[in-house]
Amino acid sequence: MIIINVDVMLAKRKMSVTELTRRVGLTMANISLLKNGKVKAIRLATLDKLCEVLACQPGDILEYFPDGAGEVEE
Amino acid sequence: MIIINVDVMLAKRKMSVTELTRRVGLTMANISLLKNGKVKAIRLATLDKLCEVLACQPGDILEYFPDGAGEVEE
DNA sequence: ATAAATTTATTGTTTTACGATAAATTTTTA
DNA sequence: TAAAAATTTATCGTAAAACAATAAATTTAT
Repeated sequence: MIIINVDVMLAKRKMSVTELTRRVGLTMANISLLKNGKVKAIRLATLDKLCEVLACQPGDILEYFPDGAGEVEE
Repeated sequence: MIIINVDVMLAKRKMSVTELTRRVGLTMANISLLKNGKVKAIRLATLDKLCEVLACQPGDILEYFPDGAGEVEE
């Protein structure tokens, strides 16, 4: 499972969704979908912008959790 | 600029493109395009599979280089 | 309460992944 | 070095999904 940590990076940078939107250049609606992990793919051009504006690496934005991680045995 | 390090991870794991293809489930052609950084976007489902099979994180596969990094002044 | 910020929803367009396939090229091996 | 195997590149078609534009709903701040 891949999760998106744009929200975490925004918090670390004390940056608002509005400012991220302005600087990345997508619409607010789409930045919001991205931030909340509601996308199924991402363009490298967009990831590039996010890394630039948030001054971070793709690994700060995308995280992999192996299947079953954090689950309870049954 | 975002670069793709699937080739690096394959080398680290001593894994062939053929085996990666077999285990990830895409066609060889598409794995090759991915491996050689010739895609403009990636589905999270695909990134997930890659991380699973290569036992790594997105950050091992995707890397951001700020514009102008490594260039000579002029 | 109300204004601002954010999220969610809808529709349409464009981009692009991906499959299937085949040909070209490179690498390995006998 | 010739054949075989692996990898890359190319083409075409289809399906998926980003993204824009917009508006409405919801949440948060003032």
